[in-house]
Amino acid sequence: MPELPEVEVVRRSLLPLVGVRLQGVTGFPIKLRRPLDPDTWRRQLGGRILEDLERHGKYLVWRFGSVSAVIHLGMSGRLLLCEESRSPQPHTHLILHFEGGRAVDFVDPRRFGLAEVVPTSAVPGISYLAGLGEDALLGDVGGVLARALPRSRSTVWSVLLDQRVLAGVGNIYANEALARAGIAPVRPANRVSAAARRRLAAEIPRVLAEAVEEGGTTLTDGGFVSGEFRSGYFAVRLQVYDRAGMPCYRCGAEIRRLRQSGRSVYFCPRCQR
DNA sequence: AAGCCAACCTGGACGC
DNA sequence: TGCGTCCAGGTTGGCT
Repeated sequence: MPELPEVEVVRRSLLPLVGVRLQGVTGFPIKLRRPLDPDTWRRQLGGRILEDLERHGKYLVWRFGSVSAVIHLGMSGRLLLCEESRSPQPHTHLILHFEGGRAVDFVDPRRFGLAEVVPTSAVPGISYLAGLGEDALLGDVGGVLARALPRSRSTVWSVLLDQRVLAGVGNIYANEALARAGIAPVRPANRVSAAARRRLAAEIPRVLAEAVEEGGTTLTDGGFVSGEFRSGYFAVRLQVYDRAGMPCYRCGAEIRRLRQSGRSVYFCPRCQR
């Protein structure tokens, strides 16, 4: 569910907690991408002040002095800023109790998410963070693509989804950036022209920034909400994603969907080459 | 060794 | 109403 814009929207909605003391942590041990142990969270983080909340690609890093927490939302994760008086929704695995009567509920029905505590000094070395490529919103996307595309024999779509190349792009925004750049998702990466590559490099941060402005993408299933429970409004701006069979806004041709390594890719067969 | 693909989960939408 | 099937915003590990 959450790609870079959604994670950034969540991060911004939680920023009011920076400078606030974490009083305690509750939850039940459960297996996510890795085992989650709320007791460790309470022991390591209880009583500490949240000093910073950073985003690395789709990961959120919460810095509490010498100890940090890393959270990834997977497909269905939510971080909800709540009053202590609420009743937690189903699949709430972890609750961070902050001073002032506010809490953050980590909810993740599908349990593809990640939530773990690590020494702050170890954060740069964590394999899944160290392996991330440049940030797709803030990094040198042009330089990254100039290096990565010519030497990859897989599709340009699959290169965009590779977090080791560019951190933060997921399926929705990969499809959308390719649509805006007029590039067919299944085109071999090493056969994308320099001109097309430059268009793509420009469209990636552009589409991500627009999505952040709109509060992220909430599909019709209502999956994504910010920390303040707000839906995002970028879905109405999607040109191809989830629009199979509908007309291309630019040329009227039918948007097509095909399966690529188990996932759906959407494109306009006329506008995208 | 890059690049596929199944597996990890639950829930919602759909068809019969 | 219910049951089966397919689908989903991500990542990993095991294979070729």
